[in-house]
Amino acid sequence: MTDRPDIPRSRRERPAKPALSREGIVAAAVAVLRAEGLPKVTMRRLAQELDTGPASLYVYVRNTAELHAAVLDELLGTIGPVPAEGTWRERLERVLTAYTAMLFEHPSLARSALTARPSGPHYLTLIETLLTLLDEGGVPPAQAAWGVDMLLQQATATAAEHSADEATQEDWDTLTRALHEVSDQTHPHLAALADTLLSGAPPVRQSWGFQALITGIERTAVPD
Amino acid sequence: MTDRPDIPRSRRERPAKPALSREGIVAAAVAVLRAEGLPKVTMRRLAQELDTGPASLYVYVRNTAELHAAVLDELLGTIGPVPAEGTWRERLERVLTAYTAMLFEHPSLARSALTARPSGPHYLTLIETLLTLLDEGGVPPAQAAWGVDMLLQQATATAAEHSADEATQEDWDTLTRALHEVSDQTHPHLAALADTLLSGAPPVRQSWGFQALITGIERTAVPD
DNA sequence: ACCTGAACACCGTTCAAGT
DNA sequence: ACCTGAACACCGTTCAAGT
Repeated sequence: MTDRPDIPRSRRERPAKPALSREGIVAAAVAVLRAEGLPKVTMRRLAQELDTGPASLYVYVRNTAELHAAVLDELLGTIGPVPAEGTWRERLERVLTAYTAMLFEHPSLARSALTARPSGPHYLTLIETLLTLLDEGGVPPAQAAWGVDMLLQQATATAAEHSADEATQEDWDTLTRALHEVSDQTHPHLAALADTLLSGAPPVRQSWGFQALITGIERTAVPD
Repeated sequence: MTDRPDIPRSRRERPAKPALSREGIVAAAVAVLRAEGLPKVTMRRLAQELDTGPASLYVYVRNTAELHAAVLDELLGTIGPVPAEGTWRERLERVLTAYTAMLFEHPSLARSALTARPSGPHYLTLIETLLTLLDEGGVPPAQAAWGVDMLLQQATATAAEHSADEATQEDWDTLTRALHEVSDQTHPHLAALADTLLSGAPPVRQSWGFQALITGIERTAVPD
């Protein structure tokens, strides 16, 4: 058992600590996200993972929000292209559904995407795809541009809401109860529509929402 | 200077500590929100404000998210009725704009509203108002019910996004730069529409968004 | 039942000091 | 320039013990 005095012991014990880099940090963040969810993707936790102190990460990442945005862009890259069959409307809905499905798996990421808009390469490509499809459908460019924003916002907000944690379930129960207890004297429409307000499986409502939005975007001119 | 031994000194030093109650906690939370914003509305801070320990609050409030939802419902009560003039569309937009304006003053509240749906009395009344206006416009009830959800979601998401803190501004700058650097070879639509994507003052875009959404809701039938 | 002190198990971010 | 230890200033929530 020979010691090699030219390399300190600590350097040989583990697979060699890789140099820090933005990519490395984001990759570690994605790994932690996949394994334990976004709430665990913290500066401190990542520092631990990368065998350093939290302060070191601030050389590469401005803050936690920016880190989360980078993680989202990374995941956006996993969506992949959707089949080219069908009408532009069908393909548009398919892209949006793929986007939403990805966010449904990481609702907390959807939550953070609403605040810290991503601006990475995969996000830009997604926008390009949506613009292309709207153009194919003959939607005037200005309407398409503003519309893309709404479509992504709706998809993101829906995913953020449907985070299926316990707390959210309780919220929903509370709302259900409140809706059914409402007086038809003071809230006639609410009383009449209580069940409809809560009806529809998420995919069905989501699909209806996309169709309604697309129709509205198609038919509403942008002011000069 | 006579001591009154039947009342402990500590009880006389301050205006008399009021008994804890859900209403008292929510009222204190609203006060802190108004003075310092939602991030300061924490269990610990409220406990301090109410001269007790954080653990005591858990008798009346399930957790921080529920507290924030209660605060939102309270603020919803301050919106007040909107003038009855104009078409149903105009009045609908006015209600939604009032809702959004309130949330714009408390963007962090909008953020939390996307996750923890409120179910308080003021929220129910807001839904009733929206349903009434859609009914007046002849929108079929089922479409109105699902549509209300989308309208509120859009309003809330927009407010959440436009939180004007520093970080958000930086995000926006980053996105602007990214959009203008994009290659028109790989992203032709994006390159052509970069300016349009970013154009429009928030109130103008918001208004366009509501109109597009209302039109879509009007014209899209709910599946059986 | 209601209330509490204390503890557990964490956070983000900054800064002075080192290499 | 890059990296770091240590510190600052906080969090939410639970639990055993008290009234």
